[in-house]
Amino acid sequence: MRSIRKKSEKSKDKPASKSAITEQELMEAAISLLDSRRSVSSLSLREIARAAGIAPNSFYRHFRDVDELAVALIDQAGRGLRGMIREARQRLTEGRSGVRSSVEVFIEALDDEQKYLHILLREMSIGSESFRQAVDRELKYFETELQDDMTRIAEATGHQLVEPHLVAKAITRLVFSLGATAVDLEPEQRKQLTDETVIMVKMIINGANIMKK
Amino acid sequence: MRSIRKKSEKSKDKPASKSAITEQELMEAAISLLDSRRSVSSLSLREIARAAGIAPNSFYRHFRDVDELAVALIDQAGRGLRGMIREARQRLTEGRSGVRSSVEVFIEALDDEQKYLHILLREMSIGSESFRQAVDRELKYFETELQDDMTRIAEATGHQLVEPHLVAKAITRLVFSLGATAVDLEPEQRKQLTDETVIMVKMIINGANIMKK
DNA sequence: CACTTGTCAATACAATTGTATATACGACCG
DNA sequence: CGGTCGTATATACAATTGTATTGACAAGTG
Repeated sequence: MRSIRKKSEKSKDKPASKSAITEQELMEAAISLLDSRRSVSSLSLREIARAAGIAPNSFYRHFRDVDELAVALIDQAGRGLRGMIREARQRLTEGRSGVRSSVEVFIEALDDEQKYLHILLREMSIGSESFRQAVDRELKYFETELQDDMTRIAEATGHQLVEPHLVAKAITRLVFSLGATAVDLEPEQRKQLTDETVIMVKMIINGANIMKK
Repeated sequence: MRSIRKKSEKSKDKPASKSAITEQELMEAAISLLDSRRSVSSLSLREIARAAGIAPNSFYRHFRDVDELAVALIDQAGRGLRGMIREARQRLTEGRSGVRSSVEVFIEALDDEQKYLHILLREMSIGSESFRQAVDRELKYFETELQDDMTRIAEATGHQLVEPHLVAKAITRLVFSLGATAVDLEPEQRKQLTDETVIMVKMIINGANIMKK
């Protein structure tokens, strides 16, 4: 009982019988149903099962309900998006501002086929308690990574960061909020919003630095 | 045809027949169904009609569909919330920081019975195109009022504001985002988040001021 | 007065939902 | 081999949904 989502109970990780749909495939089926107006929580169990090509009831073999699937999706999206940004930061071109590059990567993630950012943005303020907890958890991860990054840079350049966790929090919130707005903008307006965002982020950083005393 | 939501077509504003449910009453019925987990867009037409005590079909006499009701609600919520904040700003106690007072009023609006802030926060990233447009419109109003306010203060104190519209935008986004998080926090954590928010807002303001050159 | 118009209710229907129950098939263990 | 277990399907049901149709009643207009 309740062996759901444990990957496999005691056999050697290859117990699959019959055609064996994976949780990952179910999640991808759900993603395929998302467009800019639909959120994961608005999907019905039957819709997802249909998209995955399984009988409605088979869904229960993998997730207790759609909410559980959604939380798994949020986790995956958060992980994926952080990966994208981490990767982008590593190949920072010397000339460019780190702030600008990061913001651009973030906004460009809106067009990514895997819809990581979409998922996070759409579920931010919706649905069951566990939803927002899941999203908040992801935001925390973002904040932490951003803080670490900034601390590292500050050490390298000899600066001293003030209240780094608040700086990270403010930037994270700001960028996510503006990302949500950028979703349904024309490319040209998106570019402008990106420019504005860069300035706003710099305001935060600069402001923090003069508040040290 | 399509005379929906025009209050009354040509009669002298008192044409009501039978018991005559108003749009406002319908909207209030919808609000009464909202709790911290349900958003307007998740309500069904029948639910709302039931809460309002009318037959399902009578709904159509007032709104084309639930979405239209939701947009009307968003507008009302935006107007109401701005009113609350405007009013609070006018009775600013001398001793206190304007930033702190404003943030506190905002957070306290979470507990207001009329649920203005709840409505805006929940519908921010949900639903039909027209939804997000409606919310974005309200955010714009907030930004504008905030900018005017800051400009006024700046003139009074002889300061010079840099990129005031970006400052207002950043603050608005930040505060709304953190408000959404504060919704389901304990009072004590809420207080801490309020303190943090005040600092972050000051970061933005201070940062803007040193970027003038 | 008759007539139109705005507002509502009643009934009805097809669609879709989540899930209960029962059953079939393959893999694995003894 | 036979039994159990994990996975899938099929059928079924009650609930709920949005809305089409029809008609009742009141107010306002001629």
